[in-house]
Amino acid sequence: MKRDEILAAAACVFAQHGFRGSTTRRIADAAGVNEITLFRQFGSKEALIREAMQHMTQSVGLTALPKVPLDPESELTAWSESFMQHLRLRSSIIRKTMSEVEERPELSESASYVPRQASNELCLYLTALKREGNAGEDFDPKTAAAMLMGSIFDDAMGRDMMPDVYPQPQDEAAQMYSRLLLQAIGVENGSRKTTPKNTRRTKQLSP
Amino acid sequence: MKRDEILAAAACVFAQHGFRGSTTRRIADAAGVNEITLFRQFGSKEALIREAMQHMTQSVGLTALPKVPLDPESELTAWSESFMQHLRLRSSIIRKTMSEVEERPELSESASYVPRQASNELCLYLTALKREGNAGEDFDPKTAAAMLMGSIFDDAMGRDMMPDVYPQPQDEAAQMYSRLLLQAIGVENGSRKTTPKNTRRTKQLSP
DNA sequence: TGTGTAAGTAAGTGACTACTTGCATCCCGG
DNA sequence: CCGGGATGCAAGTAGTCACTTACTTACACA
Repeated sequence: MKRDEILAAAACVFAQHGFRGSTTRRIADAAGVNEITLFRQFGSKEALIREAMQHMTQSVGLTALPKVPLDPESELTAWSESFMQHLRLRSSIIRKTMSEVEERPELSESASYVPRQASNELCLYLTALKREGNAGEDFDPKTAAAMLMGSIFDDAMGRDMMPDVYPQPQDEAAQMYSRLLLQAIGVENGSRKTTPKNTRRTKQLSP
Repeated sequence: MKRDEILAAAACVFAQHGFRGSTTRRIADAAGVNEITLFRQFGSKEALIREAMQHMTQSVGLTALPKVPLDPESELTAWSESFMQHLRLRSSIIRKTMSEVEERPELSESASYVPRQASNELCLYLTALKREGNAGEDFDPKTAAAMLMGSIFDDAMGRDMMPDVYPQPQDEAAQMYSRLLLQAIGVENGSRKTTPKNTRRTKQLSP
């Protein structure tokens, strides 16, 4: 059975041309399969594409972040780099999916699965950082997580089109974002569970 | 002449359905105009959509950032809010454009015009902040700018689909991102051109 | 009053779309 | 050797697509 080859081909064509541009002819050609086979196996183009998307997201494994932070800078940098690489490798299909979700809400679930998981993981880590006294106490983990993920996401989506507005060199960007975020939440460098001796922090809320 | 109404309708239809979904019939209906008129005025569907995109970006006016920073937090927050509102109002068309650029590179110029300008503006402001001694001296303005813009962009694009992974409430998000960024680059609160007495900063680069 | 320009109507072109039907072929387990 | 499920081939359906041709109407301005 050529199901998996067809699903892979469908995902590939979708990444290049979006839903409307993914003609059954194109998918069949890409899979090296007769067009009829698509309909016999999946019933309709819509069902095929939906299944291809689900099949995609299932096989994704994200780098884990430790439950208890030891070396925030290197841990966070490693995570950011792997997350960014994941996004860059799939930037085409992500762009297409984001643009199609409005017209085809059934894609929404598979589309939001990975970022949701990543956001959760990162939030937990930042919360642990706060709890263990490595970070300041006056920041919101969710906001900080959204900020780092947003930076990485934007870089992964936009650098191709406007390379000059993003930090150089590209392969240090994830590290730079991670460092800046740690600065923002008041994490000292190389701190490995030192007693909570935060540097003097400027108050975050005006009195 | 109904040129402008046609261009507006084309942009609207494009925002909803993308290039392939923007049939000449749909655009004509949306503009309250005969289909033939499109071809007589613009020659082809492609030319029409291209012109509609250019026409859109021309009329955009972004909030300016002061040449010399007086109240970083409120200035940056105001700018972030206006930038975010701009993106949110156009999120559909931005998503569609980002996904079409790969197949139709001619859209790239009008697509990148606004973010380029915003990035420039923000970079200049952050550099001024650094020069005037309001901020730390060991951060890269371009990275910091990319980070704030990325956070805002991601929020504007993704909150509809996953409201729970972004900071609440929505209308304070821009402020929260701005504050976090100022923290990251070592700006004191309410500082209005104090003499450069930076708080003790953790070193950003390992020796 | 005449002329030019923008717009509309009607009809149709060929190409492409998703999807179907009918029939032949292959290969694999019993 | 036989039967059945997966696959391929040929042909075709009804619909939509961008775009064209030929002719008509409305209106502004000289």
